Amino acid sequence: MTADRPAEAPRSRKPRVDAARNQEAIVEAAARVLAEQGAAVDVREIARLSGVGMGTLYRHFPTKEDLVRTILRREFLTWAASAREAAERAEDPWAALADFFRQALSGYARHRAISECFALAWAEPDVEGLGELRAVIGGLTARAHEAGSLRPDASADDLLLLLVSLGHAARLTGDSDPEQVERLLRVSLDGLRPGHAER
Amino acid sequence: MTADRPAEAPRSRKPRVDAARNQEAIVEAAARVLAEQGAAVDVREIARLSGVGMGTLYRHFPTKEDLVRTILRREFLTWAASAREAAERAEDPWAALADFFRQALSGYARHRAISECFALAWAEPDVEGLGELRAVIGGLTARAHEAGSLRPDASADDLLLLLVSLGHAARLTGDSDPEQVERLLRVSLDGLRPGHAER
Amino acid sequence: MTADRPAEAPRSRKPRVDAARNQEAIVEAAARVLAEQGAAVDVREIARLSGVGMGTLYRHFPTKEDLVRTILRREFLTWAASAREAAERAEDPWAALADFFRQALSGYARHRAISECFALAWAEPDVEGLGELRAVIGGLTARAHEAGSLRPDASADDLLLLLVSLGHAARLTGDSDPEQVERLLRVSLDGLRPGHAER
Amino acid sequence: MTADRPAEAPRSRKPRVDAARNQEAIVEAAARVLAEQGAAVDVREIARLSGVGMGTLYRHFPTKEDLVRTILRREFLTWAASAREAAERAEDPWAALADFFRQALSGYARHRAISECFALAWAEPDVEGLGELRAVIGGLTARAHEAGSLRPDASADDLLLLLVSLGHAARLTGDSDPEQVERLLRVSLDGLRPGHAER
DNA sequence: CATGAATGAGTCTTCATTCAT
DNA sequence: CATGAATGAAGACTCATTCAT
Repeated sequence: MTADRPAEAPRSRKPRVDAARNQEAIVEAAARVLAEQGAAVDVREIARLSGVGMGTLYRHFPTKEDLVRTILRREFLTWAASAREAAERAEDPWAALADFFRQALSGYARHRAISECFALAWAEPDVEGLGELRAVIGGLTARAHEAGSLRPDASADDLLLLLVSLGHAARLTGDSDPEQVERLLRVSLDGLRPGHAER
Repeated sequence: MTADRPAEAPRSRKPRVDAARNQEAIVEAAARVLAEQGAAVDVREIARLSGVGMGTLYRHFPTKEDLVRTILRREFLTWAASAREAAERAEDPWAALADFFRQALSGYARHRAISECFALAWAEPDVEGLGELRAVIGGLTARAHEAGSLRPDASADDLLLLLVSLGHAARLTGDSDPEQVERLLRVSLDGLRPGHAER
Repeated sequence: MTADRPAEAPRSRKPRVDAARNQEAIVEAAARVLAEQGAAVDVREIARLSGVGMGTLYRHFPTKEDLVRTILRREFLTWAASAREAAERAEDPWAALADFFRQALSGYARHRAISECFALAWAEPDVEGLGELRAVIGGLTARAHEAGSLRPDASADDLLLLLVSLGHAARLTGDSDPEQVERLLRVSLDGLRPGHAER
Repeated sequence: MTADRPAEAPRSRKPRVDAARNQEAIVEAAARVLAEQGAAVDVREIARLSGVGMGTLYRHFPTKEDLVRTILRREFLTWAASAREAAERAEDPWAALADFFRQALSGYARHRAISECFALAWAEPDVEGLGELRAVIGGLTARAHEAGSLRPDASADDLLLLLVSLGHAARLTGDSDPEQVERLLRVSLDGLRPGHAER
């Protein structure tokens, strides 16, 4: 239908090895669409953008929900991993925390889906992937507490909620004013330092 | 909004009253439903709860979107007003700001619709009602800046975004842990104090 | 869409009183279609034949299954009633039984749906309507046994199964050879007389 | 199920054997599935149970209908043959007829497909296989008539219809009450004896 | 002017059949 | 010649909006 015979390398068309390629195309398209439009999109739109028929889509993901969950998990994991890596590059516990937030928020801004994922995750906290994020934040929090650079009354769960909270702001503002979210983050980070009245 | 037949004699008064009663019923029901279920509700549900027929509902609001916008605006205004009043009860500029946030967040938690309203409002900043909130926050910010109790690099827009941000957290956690949002708010407020590195 | 302004009498168009008319139209159309094509028909077909939109159909019957069950029950009851009446017109117990069968079979022939109904009913014996039929057959059987005109080893359940059995034949042959089913019925009725070896 | 590469020489024999093996597997699986679930099954199910791919299945049977018809014919023939054999074991014409029925019904009960086959066959009487059954029944009927053990007004076609009729009952009751169908059969056989009023 | 039944395009999902490897 | 992934036309059901009474 769109030719592209096995010429150079990647783009051939349908079968066998390319089932994988199709799946990837679906995932890619779905990720993009979900990021932009949220989970309410028409499945057809995803099929169209993937360049596959409905049947193919449903072969790979037996349900719209399956598709959405898969994408969300993937996006979530990628995002969480990149934030974790940012944290790992820093020596100082406090810098690690800050870099983690900065990286996470920059990813958050681009994903309507991640946001929705959290909205679900909060109601249903066993969503895959959330666990790891918690672990990462838990580690960062513990290190920062040990180093005395984080106010004692701030728990890992608080930081997770703060992340979601600022993430929402990041997504709302989008690319219009990246500085603004950065300012908000600085305020929060300053507020997380020890030495404030702890009531 | 519709008729307005202030004529001389026969059928002028009662219809008006009835129409007003109906409109009120619709608005009330819609507000409740939108708060609980968001803008995705079936219009029928609103009609049912209002006790009016679809036709009546559509006479008052020619479109679902009209209805939703109207409700959101109303809810928004009520909410903003209550936050403003909370602010006005305080003498101290900083206390006014804190009370404003506290009140606003407590309202936010209960309104799925307000959240969605902001999501729209951000893309389309001329939504009625947002202006007044901006004015209130602007006033609070100015006073606090004058009093020297707010860090100089925090603008009114920043505080608005912070509000939305924390509001999201408030709605996510719902009634499950009110303390957590309060902690987050304290962190932010501490971070908003002057004396932090301002880069 | 099909005109027919409120001229002579019945056919007006949609609302209020005519909700009933629509429901009737749906039921009528569905009965016809189910009789001819069985429960596998496209709902759209029924809507089309009824002259109503999908929404109307689904307003009256929230599910295809609801529609089918309703029709089946209605058809079943009508059919069973006409058979019962046929039985009641006869004085002699045996003649009553025979007339009952004759009438029932003639109805059976025209209803693919009744057949499917029985197929379901056998798996799920609490289907509404079956009960009454059982009662009728039970009564006929008892009277015939008392009168000594029915072989003692034939139970009411046996007669019910025989009815379904011959009914299937009646439907298969359709209008092509009504005599053949009549012959089969005579054979069975003869076989039901007392005086055969009862093992 | 695949492999089986017994020879050395060219590649002429093996493909044939493989193809035959595949066809057999398909037929076997299809027969089982059709018996259990009727003709509404998903073709994939059959392919899966056969252990062959869709392509292979469609190579052997270019259409689902082809497959179904083939299976039905095969099942039909097997079933008819076993009934015929049962008939042949009996000396007495009447006993032959009775045994034929008994055997046929026991097979019928297990085959949802046979029933559907008859439903088709009746509309389209040239279905292959039906002919032979007719012949068998014709023979049995003729012998029984000659022996004077069958009522004169019962034709071979009548017995065929009776068979289908009781078969339906047999399938409906399934294994739940084998005695009931046996009672029904006895009634019919008694009714088929000569000496009843023949109108 | 209120009512709520009617409309029908749009949504998710299935399945017989084809076709690239 | 086998494989099983791809296709896409239906099918059941929903819901914002209109309209006859």
